[in-house]
Amino acid sequence: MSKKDKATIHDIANKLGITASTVSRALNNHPRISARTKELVHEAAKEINYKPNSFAVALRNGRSRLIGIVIPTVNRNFFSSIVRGIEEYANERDYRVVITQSYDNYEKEKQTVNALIDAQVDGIMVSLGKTTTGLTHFKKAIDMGIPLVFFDRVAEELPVSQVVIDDFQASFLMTEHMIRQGYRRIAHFNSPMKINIFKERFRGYREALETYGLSVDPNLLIYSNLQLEDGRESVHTLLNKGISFDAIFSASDYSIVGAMQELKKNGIRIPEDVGLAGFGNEPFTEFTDPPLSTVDQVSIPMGQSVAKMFFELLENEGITLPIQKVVLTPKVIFRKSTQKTSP
Amino acid sequence: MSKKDKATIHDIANKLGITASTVSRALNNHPRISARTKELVHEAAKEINYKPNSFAVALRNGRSRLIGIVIPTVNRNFFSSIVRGIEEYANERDYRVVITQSYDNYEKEKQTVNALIDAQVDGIMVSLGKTTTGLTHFKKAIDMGIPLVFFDRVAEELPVSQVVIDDFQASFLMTEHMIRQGYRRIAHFNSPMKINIFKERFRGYREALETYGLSVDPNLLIYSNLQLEDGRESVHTLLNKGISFDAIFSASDYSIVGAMQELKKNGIRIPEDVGLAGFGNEPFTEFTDPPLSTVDQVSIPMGQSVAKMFFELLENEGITLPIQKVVLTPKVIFRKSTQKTSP
DNA sequence: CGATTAAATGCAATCGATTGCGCACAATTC
DNA sequence: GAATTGTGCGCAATCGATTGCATTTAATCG
Repeated sequence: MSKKDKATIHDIANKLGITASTVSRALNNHPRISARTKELVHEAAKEINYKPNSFAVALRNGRSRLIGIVIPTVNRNFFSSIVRGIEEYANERDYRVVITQSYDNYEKEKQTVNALIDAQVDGIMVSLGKTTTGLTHFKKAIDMGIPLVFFDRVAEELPVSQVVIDDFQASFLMTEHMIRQGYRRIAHFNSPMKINIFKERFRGYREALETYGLSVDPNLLIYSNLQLEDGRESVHTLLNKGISFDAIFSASDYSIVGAMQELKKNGIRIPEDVGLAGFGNEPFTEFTDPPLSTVDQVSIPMGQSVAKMFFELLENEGITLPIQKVVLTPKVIFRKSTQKTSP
Repeated sequence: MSKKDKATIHDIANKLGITASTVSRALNNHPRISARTKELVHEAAKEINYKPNSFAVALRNGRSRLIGIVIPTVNRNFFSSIVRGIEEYANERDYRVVITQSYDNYEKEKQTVNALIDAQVDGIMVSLGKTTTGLTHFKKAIDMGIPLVFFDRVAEELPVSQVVIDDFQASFLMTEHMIRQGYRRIAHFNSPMKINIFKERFRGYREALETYGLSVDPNLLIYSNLQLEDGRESVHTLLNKGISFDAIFSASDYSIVGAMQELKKNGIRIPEDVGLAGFGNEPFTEFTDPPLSTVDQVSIPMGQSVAKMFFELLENEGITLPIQKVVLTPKVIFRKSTQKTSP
């Protein structure tokens, strides 16, 4: 059984003394083919281990049964969970999934979207990169009629359905929790990027403060790329400038871990001297000492929701469905890093 | 520009008043086509934004320019780094990469390999799942002449080239380091699975002990699935049974973090009372308190090496190349968790 | 200058599956 | 029993690109 002698419908046809047309129709359960013939064809197909040539099918039908996913990186619990959910949903429907990573790089994202279009995927599901500014690569897909869905990091400007979590609410609740724990000067780490998630997280922080009669102190707002190293530096800056603070709420788990390291290095106790909270519920937030309060982005439900929305689009191609926006409720997780008052 | 009106070589042909054959040959730089015609064709192609239909090409040529990767999960720094390396290498050569995950599940691995074969990938690169026992799915690929390469978690029995790290050496050096730090009763967490990496890691541990006149105490060997929870339980078991130990070397970073949590809960100090070392250099090993000693599996060089080996196979299809085995040297990283003697 | 050879391109089949149209033959109707 | 309707299947074109085998035209030779 070498690569060459893959079984085709012609082999089945020869074996049974009928035509390839009939075999094709039998396999596709065409009503005009007799039950007897269908039976014979299916038997023969099993026997010689027939598998349709996906390229021939794709070429003929103009549909590839391939869907593309574009995410910043797979190496993030949140994204890999979502991908898993989508894959399961897709595989059940006999679609294959191509995962591509933008690495939060605008150029790479453009390339990768174009590559997917060239590869003639039947649809694309996207979570935007942090540095994405233009959207022409997505407009192109829309113009070509390729079904498109955004999740988590979305472009509000485009007429595209999306699934997000309520970042505002999560952020509000976490900030409120810290205030109730007695923290008063809560610093906030965020990204300078104008993506929805970061804007919303900031908004939640601000509204919580205002609700409790506190105000946003610009000195306590630090913008960075939110990586581990950035967290360290941000704390360093705060300490250096002598800006007093008794808590930090970061829009990312990574930078809050960096912050934790830097604080410990300076002999500052957590949560007694400074409370810490992150965002994302990365697995390692449970491993730190003390464990970190954070926000779980409900990746599993999000994966299911995105997949469902996407396949609705796919199955109703041509028909213009109304733009949907699904907002999921995240889970705010309070751990020891924000327990100023002992329970 | 809808999905339908994608440019084809016929469009170019019409535009120039020549045949599709000529266009095809011009694009493929056939020697019998005049320089002038080639130029015209390339211009026209650019102008109408021609992109070859990959399905038509694949159907005609019998080669898909698709390669499959099978790994346990993308959500592991090690694997995602390797994938990234492979992708870069492949994309430069105009190949696309399909990532599939076995989730360490034998059944899923078989399915996924068969799906790749059915999808007519031009080759497959594999890191085995933990629970993989049979190898028929790979034999099938070999029989069909599909280029195959293993990395990290490999099947020694198959006549297939592979890239691994020297797990034995890394394990030996880490154990030796712990002994030199003064630890004497070093427990070892490992997997009951018979994959190369686990066998080698145990061998390194054992030989190091023996080299230093110590012997392996069966009470100190604990087998599990090596997840976080397993690490907790394993420590619990040791403490419960009253087995004395002053260090743990685990074949996985995850279980050693679990161990750390359980030890701390019992007021046991690290590294003073018990030294800890893991394996894998997951990013979070740097975040724990104290940071964990571990082994870096040099994922970047491994990705490059695998890709290189693989494309050699691919480019010499038909020709039987000798089976290669590349062994890379891992980096042993000593952090605070094993620093019994203060520096 | 007619004949030979080389250069440039066209024709038509092919890869494997799908599908509109048409042709037999059987079943049904009046 | 002739006419109508159905049933089951085959013919041939098609999707887009490639390629062996002509064929045409230009260049070279004796």
